[in-house]
Amino acid sequence: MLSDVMEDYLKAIYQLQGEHEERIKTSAIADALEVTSPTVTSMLEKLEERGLVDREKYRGVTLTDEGETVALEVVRHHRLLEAYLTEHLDYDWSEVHAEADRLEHHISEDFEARVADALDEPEVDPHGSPIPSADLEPPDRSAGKSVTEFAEGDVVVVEEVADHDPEVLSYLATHGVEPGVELEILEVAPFGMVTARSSETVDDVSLPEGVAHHVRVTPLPQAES
Amino acid sequence: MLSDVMEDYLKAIYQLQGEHEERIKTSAIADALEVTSPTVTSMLEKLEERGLVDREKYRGVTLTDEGETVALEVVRHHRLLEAYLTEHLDYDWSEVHAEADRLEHHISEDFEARVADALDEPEVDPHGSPIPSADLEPPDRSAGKSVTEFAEGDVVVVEEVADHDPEVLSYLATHGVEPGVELEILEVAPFGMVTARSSETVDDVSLPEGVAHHVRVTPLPQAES
DNA sequence: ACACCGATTTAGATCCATCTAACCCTAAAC
DNA sequence: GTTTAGGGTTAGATGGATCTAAATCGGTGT
Repeated sequence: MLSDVMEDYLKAIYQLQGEHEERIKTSAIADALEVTSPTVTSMLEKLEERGLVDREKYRGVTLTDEGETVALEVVRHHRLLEAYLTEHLDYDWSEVHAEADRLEHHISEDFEARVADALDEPEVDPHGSPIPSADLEPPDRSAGKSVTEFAEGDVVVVEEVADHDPEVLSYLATHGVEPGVELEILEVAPFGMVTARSSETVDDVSLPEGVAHHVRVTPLPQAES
Repeated sequence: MLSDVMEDYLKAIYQLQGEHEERIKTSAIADALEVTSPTVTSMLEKLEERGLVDREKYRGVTLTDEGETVALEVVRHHRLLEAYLTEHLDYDWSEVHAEADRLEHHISEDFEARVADALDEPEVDPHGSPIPSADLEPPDRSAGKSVTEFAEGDVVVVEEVADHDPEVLSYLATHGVEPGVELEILEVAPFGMVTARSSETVDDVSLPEGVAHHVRVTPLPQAES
């Protein structure tokens, strides 16, 4: 059996691998989990012993297939919970992350199955992030690009808002930046700030780079007249 | 902040106080939580330091008001979860206990409130046990008596089935012993076994003392013709 | 090539919850 | 009243997750 903490490390590594590919450094994990690097080093040793990560001293880790499966299970729990909380308990998308983070390690397989059933096997959570399927096959994580990669005049559809800060999410929601909406890019500043107009609201929104980076979009399938 | 484990100790003490009154002995807690007595002793010392229990060395503990409040909060979480799981996620009453035990320490106050709201502030859980109210005032725990205290010919209504074993609960359900049903007492054997006929089923049920003790009932309000 | 800086690992300590073994208290039996 | 059996507590160890301080690695720049 794995501890909650081990699951958190595996989840963190999985998510970092999704962002930057390849080997994940000790310090990146330490930042993500808010612990010190020696703590991470000793945890990585334990995970390595259990065959959940491949480690090269001083050069970072990658998940083994087994480690990835565990991470996917945790992510599935997390995102199913997020979906359930918004659908059935009237949570706002800005609030679900913290609650799901607390519960994800403590639900049974049975609970997972019942929640998935109640939601009719959803494919994405309220932030547009894909929910790993019950068989825990690694999902495609290449859907969408950061909105920062587009240019003035492009029209895009928001696929995913991969931020967890409730304040940021509330802000985005009130300015019409949510999965499914269309965004017309008005400006991409050299320092990464994106200004856009949402199909949902009248006002324009400006997203500082840190935020914009988490807004993943796809080009509008059909050009508009 | 209290650890999950501390909450478990307080809940266990609360429940033991409900059964046998007064001081709770180290060994009773050790049995309930499946740990050794030295472990309990050292935990009780910590709880005493925090003002959650009153301890008299070699003679057991009682909850302080503060400790009782914590216990009631945990019990409220537990029973609300049990009610929610049966009402909204199609769980059977025999299955909810284990799941609620895992989740009870990890839900937020917000989650608790939303669940209570979705259920319209229920007063009892699926086993008929009272759910402490949101203000955490100690509820009356004298409702009902053990079915073992009645005699042949008595007709009673099941108020609560305070057992947690899924096997026992399934057995009871298939034999018509659930909160709300009427039971006609057919025999109370000298060694405590109770035989009764449920208003729900044709067969008679026999309950060995250990089980019967957990079936709490009240005399039928109106005598039948 | 070499030195240096930043990141990583090693070393050693702490706190929590748990255990076993050994000792000791309380209450019941005589 | 003494004795004794059974349960409670003390002592000391373990394993998990964390920390700080100190040593060490590795890539960068000259």
